[in-house]
Amino acid sequence: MLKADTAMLREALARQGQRFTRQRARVYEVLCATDRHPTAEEVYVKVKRELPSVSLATVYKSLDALVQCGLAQKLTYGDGSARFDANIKHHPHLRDLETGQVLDVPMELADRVALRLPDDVIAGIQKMSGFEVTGLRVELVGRRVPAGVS
Amino acid sequence: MLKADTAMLREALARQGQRFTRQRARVYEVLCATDRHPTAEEVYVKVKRELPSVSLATVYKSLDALVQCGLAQKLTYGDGSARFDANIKHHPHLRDLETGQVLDVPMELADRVALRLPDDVIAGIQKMSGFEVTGLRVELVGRRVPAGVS
DNA sequence: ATCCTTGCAAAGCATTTGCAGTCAC
DNA sequence: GTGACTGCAAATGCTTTGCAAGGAT
Repeated sequence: MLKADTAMLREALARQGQRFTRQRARVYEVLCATDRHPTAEEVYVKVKRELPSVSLATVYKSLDALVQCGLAQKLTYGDGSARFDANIKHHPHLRDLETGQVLDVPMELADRVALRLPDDVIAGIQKMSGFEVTGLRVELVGRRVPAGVS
Repeated sequence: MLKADTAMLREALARQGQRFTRQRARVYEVLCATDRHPTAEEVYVKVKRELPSVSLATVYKSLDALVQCGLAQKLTYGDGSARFDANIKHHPHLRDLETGQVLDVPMELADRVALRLPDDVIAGIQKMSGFEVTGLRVELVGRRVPAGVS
């Protein structure tokens, strides 16, 4: 649900020695226009509406370029396909175990799903296991109940 | 690092109408004997030492049976392979983005990596998005730094 | 003009499936 | 004896790759 900023995309690509193309612009627009965290296939279907000759491989490559530029994140799960999110700020996700769909915790509640991770714990982890923490992932798993059903 | 309880395995399988076999027993032993969260392939290699005729497909099926019995959990990631863990209690993981390896947050610190998830937030999520939360996943991602290197 | 990107088809890889023979109960 | 399990090979599904033609700078 973000606004796709074309100029920003162009700059971000240039910064990595990559080129601005029709295909990448459309992929980025599609990704910004939804909060459904689509799969590559789902992005492909939408991009194809405006760019009928696009190939799935190009969509994969474009999504990869966006991730490299820091304009998208890839959410990987083993079951089924990876999902992509133009919201690069860390936020908690809800994952439906039955359909594989991923959605966001409603904005109003997202702040209240917080991971307590004191600095000294990060330091302790690094000291004890040599592991440098650079990011985190918080996910609530369950199932989506059809509206109106308990 | 748990003790593989054969009798428990036998009962857990029976409860689901499944049978106790040499292969399943070995798979369970291998899984209990490590805290490295091995992939199916890694389990296969170890089981094959004692049961040379075992097939990879059988290891997959056995791991699946363990998960169904509630004696193991499957940790899925999109990059590379799924990993399996005989520790079914929820606990935070460390994931190395470079090698894909998964390890546990050291026991002494695990309690201090806690997700704040009040009941009313769970209720709010269910009300607002129809999503019933049944589990959660907390993961610290980063990289493992070779010992002695900052 | 350079060299990055596209679109196609083929390859790759983890995982699953179909099936005949075997084994647990 | 019955029905579940094994091991093999083939199939599946997502993703990546090689490459010639096309496009961005």
